[in-house]
Amino acid sequence: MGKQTATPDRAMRADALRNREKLLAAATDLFASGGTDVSLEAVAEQAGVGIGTLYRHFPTREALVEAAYRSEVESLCGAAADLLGSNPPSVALERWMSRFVGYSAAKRGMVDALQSVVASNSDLFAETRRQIIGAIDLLVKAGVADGSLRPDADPEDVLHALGAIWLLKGPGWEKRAERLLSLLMDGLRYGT
Amino acid sequence: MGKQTATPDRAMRADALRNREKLLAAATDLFASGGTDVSLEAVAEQAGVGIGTLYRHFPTREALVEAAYRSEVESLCGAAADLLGSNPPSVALERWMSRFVGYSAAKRGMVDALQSVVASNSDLFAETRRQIIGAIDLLVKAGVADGSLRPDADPEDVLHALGAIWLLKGPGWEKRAERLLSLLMDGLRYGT
DNA sequence: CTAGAAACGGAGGTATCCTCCGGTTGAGGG
DNA sequence: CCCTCAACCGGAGGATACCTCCGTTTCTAG
Repeated sequence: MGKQTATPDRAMRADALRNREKLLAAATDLFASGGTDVSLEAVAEQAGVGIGTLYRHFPTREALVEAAYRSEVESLCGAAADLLGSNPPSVALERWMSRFVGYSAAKRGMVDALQSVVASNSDLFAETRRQIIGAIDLLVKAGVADGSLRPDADPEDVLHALGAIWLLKGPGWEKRAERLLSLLMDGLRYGT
Repeated sequence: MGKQTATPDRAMRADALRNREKLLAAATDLFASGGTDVSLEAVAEQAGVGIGTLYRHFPTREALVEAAYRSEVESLCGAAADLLGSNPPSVALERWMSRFVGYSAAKRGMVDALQSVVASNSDLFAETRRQIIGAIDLLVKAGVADGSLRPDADPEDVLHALGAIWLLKGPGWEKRAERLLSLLMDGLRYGT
């Protein structure tokens, strides 16, 4: 695991890294819209690399799905700090949650892909969950510190609620998700 | 739905029915050992029919999986009456449960196959569940009538317990399942 | 027994998978 | 700046699976 994310022996060659990024971007893009049953050839093409390159970086379809998922989670969690840098904490939290919901809702195609991956790699779930909890914690703590959020706000609860909102389907889910999010924010704010 | 199980307009031709059975048998067999990712060509071959025949009977892979599942459930539920015919009720129930667990455990490969089917056809779940509850009810009622089972034994509870036992995995699950089953039976017998 | 409707079988066009290896490119040393 | 070679790239191609289509065979009603 973490075969080419950390320094294995020497650093990766620059072009290899570039291609890896391109592949990841193409994969998240295609998985998002077309579900998991996209041909790997299509991914390679959209990335602008040969199919051989794809297979070198990600020997199996599973490896690609997992890596794409990881990179999504990472970027989402990274956004928490950014948002905190340019917004008051409670606004940052609200925006982040909205992003969380919209983001993964748009990419619902990945959900079924993930089920099979998670089944064969249970670390993945725990690990990424921890990352997300970390991001929420960062936001919540900042809000509590500046007094805009109630002091007993719990990151686990927030994630739980987000998970529920994220499961929304059917027509008009976007409006409903928005309403539920603002409801959740109201609940989190200081002084009910 | 139920396209060729009930009389559509006229009865099915004899050879068509035979081939249907052969395909179903081959499918349950292969799905059981190899999971859902078996080539449909292999199913047709094991059934001793051409690939065209398979596709005529089951236009999609899903249709085949669903039909195979239905036929399994049916045979399992049919066994309840048979067992009752040749055993005292409480023994019949015990044997039936043991069959339920062993049976579907051997065919765990079908579980993942079913997940996708159930997702797109939620009737299937409710329907087969009703069938199974019916079979359990038959056995339990007989046991209550002859006094070997406690009068408040509830089919839903029994299914629930079976479900839990059925989830067992890992080494030695067979022994454990056996112990749990006899534990369950003790609980169901009259006069704790 | 016969006619025609129903079912059969499998060849074959298409899509995807994945490997393999000749060619290309980046990075450190001269 | 150039050279060298190890690392990396690309895509042709063999293998497998999907699914359709239609000539042939088999059933069954009359």
